[in-house]
Amino acid sequence: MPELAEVEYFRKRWDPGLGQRIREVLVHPRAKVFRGTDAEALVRHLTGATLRSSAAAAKQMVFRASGDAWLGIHLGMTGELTVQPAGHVPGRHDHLVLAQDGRSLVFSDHRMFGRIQFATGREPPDWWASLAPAILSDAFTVEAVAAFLARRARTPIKAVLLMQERFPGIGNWMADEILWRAALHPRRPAGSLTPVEIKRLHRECRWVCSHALATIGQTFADPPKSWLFPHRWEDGGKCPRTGTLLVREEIGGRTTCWSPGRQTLSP
DNA sequence: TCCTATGTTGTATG
DNA sequence: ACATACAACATAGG
Repeated sequence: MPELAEVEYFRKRWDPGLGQRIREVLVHPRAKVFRGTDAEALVRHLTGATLRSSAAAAKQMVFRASGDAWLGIHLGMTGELTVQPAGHVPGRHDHLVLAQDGRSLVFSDHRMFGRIQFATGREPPDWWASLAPAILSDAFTVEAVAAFLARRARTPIKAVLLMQERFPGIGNWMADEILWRAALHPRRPAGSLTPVEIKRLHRECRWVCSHALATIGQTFADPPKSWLFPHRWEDGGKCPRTGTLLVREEIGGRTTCWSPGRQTLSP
């Protein structure tokens, strides 16, 4: 499920646990979501610690706890965070449970493309510190986008939008939404976009991020019917702007939806 | 049975 | 070294 806005929504779900002590930590230490992470150290440091704060950037979340602990969570394709009643018994897909007095904070992920990271220290760990500048930050400039597209000149623009090192937090549906709004065919080689088109792309990146955060990021509510979003998966779905039948094809290994009435291969 | 899935990463090739 | 394409990861649900 999770792209920028969904990640922000899931982050907030654990808010009831902030400022509260972690009494017990339950893990499936052999689960793939712990790949590259010392699950034992995580349990040792977080048991008895107080959960202090949380933040989300791109598709990454960080939860900070007393003892300079940094708990990182990436939801992958199917990860989610929930709050369960105290004493929750972990199910097969509940790979991390932070048991507190009044509740259990649960991370579950059946497909296990997600990831749990852990570090201690004053300085933020690399997986948090080295994320690309947010699309809604000042560092996300038209010039930076143009330079990036120039280097990926032969790659379809759809695939380029999924590259986290320049478009942090963008995933499959957001990329399609952005291209639809910018009226750009997803198969256009990144290097073929005109300066005007790059400007449009840049603007729609920001627009989709901010509006997705305002809707999905707050309440998980579906965006309105005026977006591509609610139509993209339905068979016989129609473009909300042109009324033409939407098309779905695989581009860059991902199913891509666009409106042929609006998005054409020539500039 | 077969297909798809809102993600990343390792590997092969140019 | 860099850009590009694609299989692999693991599981559920239609």
